[in-house]
Amino acid sequence: MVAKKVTIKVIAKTAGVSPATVSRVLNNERNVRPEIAERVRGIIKALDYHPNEVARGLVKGKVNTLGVVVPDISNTFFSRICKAIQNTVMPTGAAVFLHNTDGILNREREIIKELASKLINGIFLVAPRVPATEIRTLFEELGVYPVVVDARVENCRLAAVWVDNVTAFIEAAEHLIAKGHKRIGFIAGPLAVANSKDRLDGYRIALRNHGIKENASLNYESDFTIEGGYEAAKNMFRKANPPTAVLCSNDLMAIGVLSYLNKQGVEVPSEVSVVGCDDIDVASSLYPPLTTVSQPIYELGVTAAQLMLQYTSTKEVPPNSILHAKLIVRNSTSNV
Amino acid sequence: MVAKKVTIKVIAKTAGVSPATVSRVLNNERNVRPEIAERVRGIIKALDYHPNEVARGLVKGKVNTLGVVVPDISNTFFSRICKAIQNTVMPTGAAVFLHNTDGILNREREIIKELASKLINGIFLVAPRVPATEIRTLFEELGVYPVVVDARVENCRLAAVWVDNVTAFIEAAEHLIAKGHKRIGFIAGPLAVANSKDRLDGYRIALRNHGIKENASLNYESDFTIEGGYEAAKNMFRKANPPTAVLCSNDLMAIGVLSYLNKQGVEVPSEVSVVGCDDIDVASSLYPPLTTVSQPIYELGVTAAQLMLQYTSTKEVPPNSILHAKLIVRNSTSNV
DNA sequence: CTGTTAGCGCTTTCAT
DNA sequence: ATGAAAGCGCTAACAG
Repeated sequence: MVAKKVTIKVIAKTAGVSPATVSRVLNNERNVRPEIAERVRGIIKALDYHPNEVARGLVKGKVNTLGVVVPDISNTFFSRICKAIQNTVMPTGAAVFLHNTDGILNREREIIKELASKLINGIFLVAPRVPATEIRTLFEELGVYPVVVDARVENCRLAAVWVDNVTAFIEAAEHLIAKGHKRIGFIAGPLAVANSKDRLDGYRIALRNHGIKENASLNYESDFTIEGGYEAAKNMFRKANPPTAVLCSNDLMAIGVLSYLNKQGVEVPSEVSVVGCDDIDVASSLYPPLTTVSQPIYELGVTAAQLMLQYTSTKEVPPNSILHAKLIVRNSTSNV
Repeated sequence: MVAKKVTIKVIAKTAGVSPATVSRVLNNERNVRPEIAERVRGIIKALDYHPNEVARGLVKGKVNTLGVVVPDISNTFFSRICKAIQNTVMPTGAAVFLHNTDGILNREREIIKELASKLINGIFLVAPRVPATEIRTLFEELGVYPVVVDARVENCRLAAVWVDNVTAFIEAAEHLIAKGHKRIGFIAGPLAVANSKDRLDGYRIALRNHGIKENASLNYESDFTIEGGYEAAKNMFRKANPPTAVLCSNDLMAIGVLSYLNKQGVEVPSEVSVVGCDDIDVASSLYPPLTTVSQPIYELGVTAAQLMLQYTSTKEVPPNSILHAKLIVRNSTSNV
């Protein structure tokens, strides 16, 4: 297919120097006579030579590549984090492997090992299911740098960036309470995920602080999908004494709730208030525009990328970063 | 960091055989005595040995890796294609590089070359801006297999899968015409993209077939975003003689239109009908649920992956595949 | 400053 | 069926 592979040797020969010298100009080492460097560079360009990254990786024992492991790339939330990571990392010339785990614990482990065998530098673990302590030992063996994204890490020396979801959900619940709501439903994500747990905790703390008794029939554990939210709403509103407001652990589930209520002819927000979380792109364009806990999604990705860059260059675990979410009030909430 | 790197040599030594033999069992060659193979496999497992894929890649001149190049990974449409590709390709053990181009022509070219230097096998070009003929010559030089996804390729021997958008949009426009609409607005995506052009063509053909004169003030070129759709709607409905129906080149723009109309207090569908395209996850949960041209997104990705697998194994350009879109009628359209 | 010499970890002839 | 040896394309000492 290719006419003749142009390698470092070819460049060396046509330039009348040794491969080592070519390698030196390739890597911008200073001890090369400028005129020679110039000549070599010219030939490189003329022959459209691109160094074989794999050979380079073999001798260095590392390839300038990062891995991103996400539960579900087709979820906007994760794909936006990916994009942020990519954009931030691109200037360094690092390529990025992407892997889906579908939230399956073992898949996550396998993928990590597989990536390690490719001599990559670091791995971003977005909303990982593998526990922090295991991540730590696993990556020590592998010689790869891990950065945990969007998952709280405590009592474990690990590079990580996450959002303070507890505080965010206290705020969200209080917004509803301030509007006079007392029967506030909560639709949680999978409680095995720390974020889901934290959001639920925030909601509970707010209730407690305002002397509202928690009602078990108003809590549902769902799965972060539109359908899941729809089903949860169906269950919640079929019962006697339905809530006057619903707080959802993400926007997708809130969309499911909105969809169910629209179908039932229940008006939002006059009859029921709805709050989501994430502030995905469509949130402000829904009917009604959704009040939601805006997650700093892009910032999450950018920060993660910066942590990684710092981590791989200093070889020291960088300090963790805790970002803040912010309630964005739109028209899906009103007084009781 | 690592205790001691376990390489093929270590395995060979502890098994009392040569590296060549270990390599043979690794690659499932038959001429190895079964008992030896067993023993080697045992040691591999015991020492948790994972072959160095980079070294392997260097000698083979190829790494079992594919690249996916998309305009914008944070767009659900593309991220779902990615997921489909990934899932289909995963069983073969191929890893996947992901790259964003932001729809920039030159970025696309650079990325392709960069990926090639990593000795990858093939590249999926999703909705590429680089013209087909250039793709062909570029990849021939590079020795990498290209598969074009979601872009019509004609008059050029290139592996590709795309959707028949012309027919789909004829159907969509006729749906509106059948409901008595005569003033039908059209919000196009960037017309440099073949898909956008095709959708516009479908709309035009339908109008012509039904004797409706095209009205330039009813056509807008936008950018496939919610905001773009919103702005287009604003322009369209500010003028005298606004349309009674709007056909959009994707769902995101349709959401923008819906959002604008809601804000203006214009009822959908009783006052204005709206049609989108893609059938993204939220489409059925909007208010009102969106009538849309459902693109076989997942199938697009799966087919692309299959083409790639076929391409790389046979080394022959596989036949192109043209998928069909289907109009899904929901509640955003009604009679005039 | 520059060239020579060894490998990086693996696969692949070529012998045996 | 198995081992020895060469080499993929590059970088990294080590000389000079």
